Amino acid sequence: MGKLVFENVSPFDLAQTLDCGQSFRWNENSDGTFTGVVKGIVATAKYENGELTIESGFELSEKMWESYFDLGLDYGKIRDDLSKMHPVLKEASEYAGGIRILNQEPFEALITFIISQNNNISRIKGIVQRLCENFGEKIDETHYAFPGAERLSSLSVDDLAVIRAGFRHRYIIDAAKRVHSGEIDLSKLRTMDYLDAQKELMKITGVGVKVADCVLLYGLHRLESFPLDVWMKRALSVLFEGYKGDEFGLYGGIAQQYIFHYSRHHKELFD
DNA sequence: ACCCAGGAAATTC
DNA sequence: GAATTTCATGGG
Repeated sequence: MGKLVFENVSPFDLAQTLDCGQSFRWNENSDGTFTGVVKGIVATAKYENGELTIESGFELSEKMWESYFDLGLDYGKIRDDLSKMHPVLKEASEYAGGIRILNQEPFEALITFIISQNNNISRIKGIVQRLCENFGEKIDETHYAFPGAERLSSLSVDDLAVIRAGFRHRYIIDAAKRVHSGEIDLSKLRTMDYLDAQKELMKITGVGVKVADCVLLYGLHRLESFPLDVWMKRALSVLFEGYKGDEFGLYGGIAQQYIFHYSRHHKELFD
């Protein structure tokens, strides 16, 4: 029913963007397209010859999808600027330069990055899928919406056993309760002073600096955020000796994602 | 069988 | 206060 075509989208790479560990809700089809669920809508994304096409059985909001894929930002310019900062960042920018920072829903980013802690990406995807299948609204035969804070806040630790996320169950419930009660207003984090926003998120049990940074980057589009996970710490110590991660400026989050993707695909650098 | 994962809380020193 | 241990689960 709905179809959107965005022309002259460049630089851009679907696989890099949707399979780089920022979202866990997209799956690649055999023809290279990706199908995922965003805001309760199932959609398939295709990219060829600079054209990004989104198709769905639902009506599609152009504004929403343009924002979701961050099409309004000049990534070519940002990539050039970042490339001047460090030779390895230049190399990573060229290798992973098709990545865009998605505009995901804040609550979804919060819950999925709580799940991500001390976990690996393929298992995170499985847990997130079980979370949606068990507690999200059914959209079609195989797809479910991401459950909202109200639904998750009503669950017990035992209810969540089916998703097999272990010790993170109580963290998920704590986060949902604080958001649902209004104690934490995620929308305010978009404009709040960065460290205050980080501190606000860290009121949640199970949210430390790294998860807070991911929520701010992927859920609230705070592009200055520079999440430091085990991969990034390793990358900084081996490839960026002396760097702490706070020297990449307003678009540090994009630099971080280039380095993360580059490092995960060059494991031999860290033997 | 073993090691580790897009960490953070709990405990111990 | 800083360093270490524990937490639940399963992918590779």
